Amino acid sequence: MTDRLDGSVRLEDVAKLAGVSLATASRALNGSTRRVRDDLRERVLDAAIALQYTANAHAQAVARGRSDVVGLLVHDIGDPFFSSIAAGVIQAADREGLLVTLASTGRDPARELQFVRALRGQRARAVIIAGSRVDEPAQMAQLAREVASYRAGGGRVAMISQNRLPVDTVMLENRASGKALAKALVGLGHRRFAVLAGPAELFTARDRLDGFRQGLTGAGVSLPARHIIRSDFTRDGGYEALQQVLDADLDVTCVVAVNDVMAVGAMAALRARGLRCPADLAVAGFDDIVTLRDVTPSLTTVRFPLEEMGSTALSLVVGAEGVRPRLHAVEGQVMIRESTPSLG
Amino acid sequence: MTDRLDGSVRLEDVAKLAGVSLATASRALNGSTRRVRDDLRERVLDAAIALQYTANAHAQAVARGRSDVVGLLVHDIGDPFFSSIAAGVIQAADREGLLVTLASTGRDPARELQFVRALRGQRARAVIIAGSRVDEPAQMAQLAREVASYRAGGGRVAMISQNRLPVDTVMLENRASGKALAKALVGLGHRRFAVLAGPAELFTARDRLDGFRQGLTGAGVSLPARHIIRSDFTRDGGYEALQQVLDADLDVTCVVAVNDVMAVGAMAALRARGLRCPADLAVAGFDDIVTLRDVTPSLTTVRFPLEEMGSTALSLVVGAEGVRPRLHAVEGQVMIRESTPSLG
DNA sequence: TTTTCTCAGGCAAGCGGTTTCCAACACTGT
DNA sequence: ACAGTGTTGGAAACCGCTTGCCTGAGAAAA
Repeated sequence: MTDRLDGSVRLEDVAKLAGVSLATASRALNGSTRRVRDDLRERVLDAAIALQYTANAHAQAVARGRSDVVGLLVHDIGDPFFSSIAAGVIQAADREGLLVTLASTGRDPARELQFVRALRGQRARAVIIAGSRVDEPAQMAQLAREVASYRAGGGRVAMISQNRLPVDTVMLENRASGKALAKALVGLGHRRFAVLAGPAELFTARDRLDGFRQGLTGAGVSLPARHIIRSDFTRDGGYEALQQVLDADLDVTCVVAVNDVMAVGAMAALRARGLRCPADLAVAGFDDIVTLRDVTPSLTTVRFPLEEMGSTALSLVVGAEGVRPRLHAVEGQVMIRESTPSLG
Repeated sequence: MTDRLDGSVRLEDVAKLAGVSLATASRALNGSTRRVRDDLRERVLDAAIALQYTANAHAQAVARGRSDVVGLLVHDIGDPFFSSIAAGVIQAADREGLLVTLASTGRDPARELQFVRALRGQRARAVIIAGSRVDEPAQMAQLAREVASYRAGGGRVAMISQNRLPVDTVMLENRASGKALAKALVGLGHRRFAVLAGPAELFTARDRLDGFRQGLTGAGVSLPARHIIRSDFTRDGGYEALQQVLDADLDVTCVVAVNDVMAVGAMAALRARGLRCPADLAVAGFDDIVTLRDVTPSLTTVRFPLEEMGSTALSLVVGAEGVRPRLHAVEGQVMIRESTPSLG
């Protein structure tokens, strides 16, 4: 029972109840360096329990000069791609005794900036920025500046996606995986493709397309410019893009979308037109979203270990800082499934 | 350029550069009550910008006695059910200028406890606990205690799921929606059902089953005990449960799972046995998970406005506290789709 | 002109912890 | 018996910010 208005118990209350000084109470509850005589320690611990004491993390943070939270920035936490990554980050953070504060930026670079600033204010131990960068130098420069001053204050940062900033990054091998997918599909006998390529500015989308195209070229297959359809990086984007493919009456056997949700949108569009996948058109995607593993036909895709990428990012960002930014490349694994049958 | 080791800029630095006192600098940057002469204010603001100053949120929190973070506890952020809710919470929090720290408890009540404790330590403005409670009085009592002392410290709390604690809650009308689903399915001509009922202890699962059964009873249809299959509340749980239905050779026309991911698992199991949905067996679920809206056949389900529930929870928890806990019931909307055709 | 207000700046006392530094004490070794 | 050493408790400085209170200056009132 405390008499403060606020109602929360302070260390002083604990110390008083235990009949020791603040210093001793603090050391008994947290301080690792100094030892406290056993009987005193016990008295303090008992008092803490009796009062349901929990240290004020803010006070600790200001006194210690560091806090136990890390920030995670994602484009959209509702997107399974990001929620999987978040799951990995949170799990790893949990093991380290860190709390994760999550921001969903809605792909708005201004909000992104604003959040790393807020996290700087929180003196967050680290921030992890997940999600593809956009090819707009001005925005990247701003982010770079904000990140720089965050790091100047002692914060660590890691990115998940492209390696566009001089910080530790978990980099998706989008290009290589696009290439691998191309080879695999060509191996199945496909020769005429369309690509639902997403937004041109989004590096992830672009790299996947480039890699895919490169893979085709390597196999002696060409991809006409008009077979590259731009749209949103979303389910609806995939839906619309596939409609365009159909409307343009492109002569293709396989459509590859630059992510799974787009691929699923494309399959939906196909059905809406009374066509079937894969009988009428093969479809492939990227990411291997867990929730989408049971769509029918099962979707050929490139698997990325999303959760693992999240926990890797976190581990990059705790522990010793490297002299130079570390690069953790993760490659995709082509998963051939029913949506792209062999044309043999 | 500061000479502190830490490297982060303090208000004092700003004040010095602007040639004013700490008090004035503080007021110019935040203090709303008191006014600062325009020229001084401007000097301070300029100095802050020049130094890239960001207030130390922890110091502010301890000085002000409150912080700008709210905690969100979910069972599993990788689960689309929870990531949708999280999206809603985050969006609403953002509008209020609040940061969200997210914990994923893995359905472990001990971890849940530990997190609300941690959030108490963070002096989080509020905590939102999402996800079904489990019928274990001892655990509920512990949580109730922890929540109580959190609230004693001035924290607000809301729950999303059942109304088992005397706090503001966004309550899913699971029972009513189960009933509604039953009526709808009976209306389609179905009479012989099995239910993939999830874990018996989970209130959400239990309520949905109870409601469904009640709906059947009301329609004069019975549900034999052996038609109720227990399993995990997950995709794999649905998969296994459906195998049991098949193995037991239950004579049913429709299987309803207590959530969408289970339903999808069930559909997968069906396919694995060479059976088709809905031709051989109709399937229905609950939640209307966005990512699953494109499965084939499209899944009959009960829609809950998950994002909206998240933002509602947040709004309950900011703003004025009610005298008594407010209850915000949200009802599900039955969505009949291809997976449950009419037997007419 | 003097007196009374009002306004805004600055000093300093917090907020709730941690940690440095000092002193007290108990042992050791001679 | 005494200096030397190691341990442990407590007083107080400090972390970075907010805010109550005092003060001086100028405006308004007399």
